[in-house]
Amino acid sequence: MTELRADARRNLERVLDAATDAFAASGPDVSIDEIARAAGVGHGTVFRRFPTKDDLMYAVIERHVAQMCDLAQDALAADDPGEAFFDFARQVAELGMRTPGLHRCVVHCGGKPRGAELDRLVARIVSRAQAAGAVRADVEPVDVQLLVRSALTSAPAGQWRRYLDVVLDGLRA
Amino acid sequence: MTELRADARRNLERVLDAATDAFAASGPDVSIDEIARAAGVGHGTVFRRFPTKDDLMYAVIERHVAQMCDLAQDALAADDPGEAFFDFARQVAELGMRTPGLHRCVVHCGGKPRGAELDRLVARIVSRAQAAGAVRADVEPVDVQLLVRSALTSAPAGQWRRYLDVVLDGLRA
DNA sequence: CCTGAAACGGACTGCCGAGTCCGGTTAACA
DNA sequence: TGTTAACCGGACTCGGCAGTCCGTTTCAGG
Repeated sequence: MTELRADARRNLERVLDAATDAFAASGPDVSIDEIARAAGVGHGTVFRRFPTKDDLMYAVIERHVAQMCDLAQDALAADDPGEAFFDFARQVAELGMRTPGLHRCVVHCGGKPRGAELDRLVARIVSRAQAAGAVRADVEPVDVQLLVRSALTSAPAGQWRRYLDVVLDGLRA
Repeated sequence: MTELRADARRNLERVLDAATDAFAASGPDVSIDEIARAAGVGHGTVFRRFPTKDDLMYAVIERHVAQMCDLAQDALAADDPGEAFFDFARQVAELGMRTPGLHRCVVHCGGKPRGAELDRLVARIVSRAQAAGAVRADVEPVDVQLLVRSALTSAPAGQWRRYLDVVLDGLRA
């Protein structure tokens, strides 16, 4: 069952890649047909792997969150807690700006996959930075992602770095 | 032409009110049927006044922007420029939090009505506050609405005031 | 090769929402 | 109160999308 036929595995890969691009570019409203076309398969093939459009979206988000978890792990392994925090924030921002539609996808399927794991990691990064006196004490971990993300989604094209600076300044101790 | 029959004017009013509530609550995805039902009219009546769903959305936004323009006028008439700016920001925030779906509507119909007028007013409020040394000099007027709005749309239920505080702190000189 | 199980893809269904149309209704005014 | 033009609302069309089904193709093992 875990053993997928070679062509099946290949198509699954293509579908996930195409879906990631599509959702990242246009949010939750892209049609399955569009994704299937981009992947070079029939849309029946998509539905065999992911019985529901939401299932597909969920899988895409899971991948994305996994990337952020990796970044978080790196941040926890870094020496300077303050620097690690602000670097992490900027990296998440970069990642987010390359995938403007995914935020709405996350909102769409309320309980985001692996969200708890990511939250735990971010909590540790924030706590560490606060303990080191680099971040104001009245900010809670979950706020950071949201504040950063929100600054980015609102910024006019090409100016998000300035927005991010403002928000990060607001977070400094 | 400006003279509408009494029942027509009454229904137009109802439609606009219902549409405002609906768009504010659920964003651009509410159906015309839903709005018409809430207004107590047939959806044919809605389409007679607003040939397109976007036309209706546009009208709703125009109303909303007009309210914000009024707030902006008040802020310009106030004595302390810094205080006026931060009060204005909080008032806009309050207004925005009562209409969580309207932001997406504005995004949906790109060129927002009366946007230029509002922008001009906000620009004067910000400049005045900057001249008074209450707001950092490297922030541009348009940033303020977006930053404030974005902090609000991302906040977990009931916590948006804390978010707003963080952002406003980031704007202080 | 040969064979069968697994996978493919496109035709098909059902649903829902935007926009149209017209027969019936009602406000306005003499 | 009678006439008429404006207005009403719901039945209708049309298009698009999620999800299903099945005849056909392709992989993999003997």
